[in-house]
Amino acid sequence: MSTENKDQTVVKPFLNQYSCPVEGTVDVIGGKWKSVIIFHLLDGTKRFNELKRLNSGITQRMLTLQLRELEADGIVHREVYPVVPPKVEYSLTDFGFSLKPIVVMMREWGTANMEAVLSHRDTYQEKEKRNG
Amino acid sequence: MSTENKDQTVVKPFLNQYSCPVEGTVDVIGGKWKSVIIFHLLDGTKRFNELKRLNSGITQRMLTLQLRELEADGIVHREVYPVVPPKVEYSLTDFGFSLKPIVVMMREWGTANMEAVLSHRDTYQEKEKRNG
DNA sequence: CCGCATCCCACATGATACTG
DNA sequence: CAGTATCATGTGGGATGCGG
Repeated sequence: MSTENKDQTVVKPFLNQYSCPVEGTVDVIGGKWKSVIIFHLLDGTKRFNELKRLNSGITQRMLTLQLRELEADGIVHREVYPVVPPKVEYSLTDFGFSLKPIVVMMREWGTANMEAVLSHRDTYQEKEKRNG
Repeated sequence: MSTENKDQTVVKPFLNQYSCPVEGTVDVIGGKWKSVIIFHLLDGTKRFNELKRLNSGITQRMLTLQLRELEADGIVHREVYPVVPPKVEYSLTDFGFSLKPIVVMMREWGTANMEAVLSHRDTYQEKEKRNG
């Protein structure tokens, strides 16, 4: 029972939940797949398996989970058609489209700069190896 | 040993590593803290403990790890002063500053829309509860 | 002051099989 | 086709203590 700062209260000034608005946005489009999913929905409605193909490597399970979270946040609309075989279409809501500038910019940055990133990474790892 | 599609090769057309440039950008600024760290470095050099205070809730361990990754990717510069007590300063590289538009936009989006997000979330959870 | 080492747990993510 | 269910694993993240 020291008098040290164990009792530091973590302050979450932004909506009593985040320390900064940036953190909130990360909570919505963060995760490994969400921004890619949003990007692919920018050019229109897609079916579940279409999205699966477009996100090369994602599993059904993860796609389902991420889409559900995006739906919960009001970003994505899920339309179920009661037919056989099943048909479910996903599209961006108007609210979801407000993320377009961010996602588009992320794509542009990736296109322009990822080669440099990978090169930096290699250099850094070489250095690590030399220094042990 | 079926003839099913176990051998589906996951295609990574973007730099043989990502299925899409957006995925690459996520790899750089994704994670719970990176974009917030970058945001706080936009207005200048900061010391380790300064960043710790600004990212309310982050632990030393995580801050260290995230800064190392940003350094490896060429986004952040780490300047160590061989003095006692130790002094380490972190700043954005020129390359890191190229992320400014994205991070700034994430902050603006968060500021403008997180209240709506939280409201959507509440509504969705209510609906979940009713439907079981 | 900065940050590494260690241990540990929770959760995000993943692989696989099964179903309306 | 569009999921669930189940089990496995990796990584994020926290607590604590040590070291330059």
